[in-house]
Amino acid sequence: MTKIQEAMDLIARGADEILLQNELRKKLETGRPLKIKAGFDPTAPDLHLGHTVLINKLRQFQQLGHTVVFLIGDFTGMIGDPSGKNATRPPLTHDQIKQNAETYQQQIFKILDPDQTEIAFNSTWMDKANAAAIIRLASSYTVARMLERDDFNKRYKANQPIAIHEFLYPLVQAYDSVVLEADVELGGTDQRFNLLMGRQLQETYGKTPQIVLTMPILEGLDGVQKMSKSLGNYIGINESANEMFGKIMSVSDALMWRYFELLSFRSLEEINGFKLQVAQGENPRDIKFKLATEIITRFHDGKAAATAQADFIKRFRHNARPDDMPEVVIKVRQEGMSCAHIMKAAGLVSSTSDAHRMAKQGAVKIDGVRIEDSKQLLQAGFTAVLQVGKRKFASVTLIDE
RNA sequence: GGAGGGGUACUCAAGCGGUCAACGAGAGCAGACUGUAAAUCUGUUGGCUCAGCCUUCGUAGGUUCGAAUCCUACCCCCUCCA
Repeated sequence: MTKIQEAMDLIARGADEILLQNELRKKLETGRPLKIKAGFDPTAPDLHLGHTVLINKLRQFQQLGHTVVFLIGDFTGMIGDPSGKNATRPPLTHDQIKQNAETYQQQIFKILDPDQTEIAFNSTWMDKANAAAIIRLASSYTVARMLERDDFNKRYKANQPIAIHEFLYPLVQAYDSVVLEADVELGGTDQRFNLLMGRQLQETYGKTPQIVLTMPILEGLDGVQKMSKSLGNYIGINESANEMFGKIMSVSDALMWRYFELLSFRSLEEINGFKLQVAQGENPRDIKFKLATEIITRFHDGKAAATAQADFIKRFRHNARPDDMPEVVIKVRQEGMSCAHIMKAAGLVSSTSDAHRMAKQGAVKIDGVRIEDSKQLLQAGFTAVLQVGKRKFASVTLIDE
């Protein structure tokens, strides 16, 4: 097997689609470092595992000696994500974007090699584009073709509004590829249309079209919708080892295999071996431990992973409390404070009404003892562990005002 | 510019003068059962000084003892015609 073939195989692993394979081969055969482009929104600097599917792939390109261009779409960010919602979103200030970009870097360099990474902002060239340039850009594509894009199509058919400026989003993204002279652009499968537009536009502007590589979209903890911050079904890469462990363990068995496929660096043979073990009666929970350990080791370290696992077992198999929980000190008046208010003050519930509901449902425990009456008053000097549901704990101490 | 349809809680979607904090479904949360899995059953899902009270049905006014429901104006969305 040639070196080129090995590279092709590595690149193809886990990828949804590569367009066009033989063009990619030709580019690889030139032997020069290729420019690998991937765009990110400047508004959500908290990266989660869903993003890492793509970033892992970028890392592989780096291992093959290529350069990654990490494009922050600060200009396109003004257009907003044309996914139906958030059509109008307040534009970010330059300072915010800069700050977000820095947060990005902190996070991506847990995976990427900084020496082989360039950070770019598309405002660099788009801010200079005048109206004439925008018109030229807009003239390079037709409404009919734009409406081929799945989400536009659906919205159009469902009588949902589509603002004109949303059409600019794919155009600008494609134009970025023209300016950067990208050799390859990576994106989720939902980016297929935009990525392909990059190819087309590069040709229009007399450049060599980029290779398009799409990665599958990682489902969130619910196993249905894609992992995203706004849906709250994500595992952030900056989360603590304990939180990560808990979240991975709460994933369904079916979804666990998907996570293995897209997030694990293990060989496919090894993963198939796990499946066989489960088929033979192994508890899937124990296989899930391996997944959790691998991922936490990547973003923290092996020790943290081991501690998290031990903590997890202690907490859920033996019903013990977690070792680390928020410590809350609350000032109370002489007559005391009701349980409901203390729960709210400790951040365990969103409102006192919620606190009353939780208590009614038997979700509230003080030092492990279930309480029903959320109105009972507690005085200064009281100190105990409050628990709401299975996951929320706080160590609460009341002091005099 | 003209004609018609529509804006209800996280989402979808009933309600069309009082019994509406608002049917139902999805989703979420909690309890039981478990492997913090799935499935299932039960409860719950605006706020508060919580057997009571307060604020919500595009926005602002009005009619009425009483409005999500009727009237007026305005804003927004969709369709057809131009």
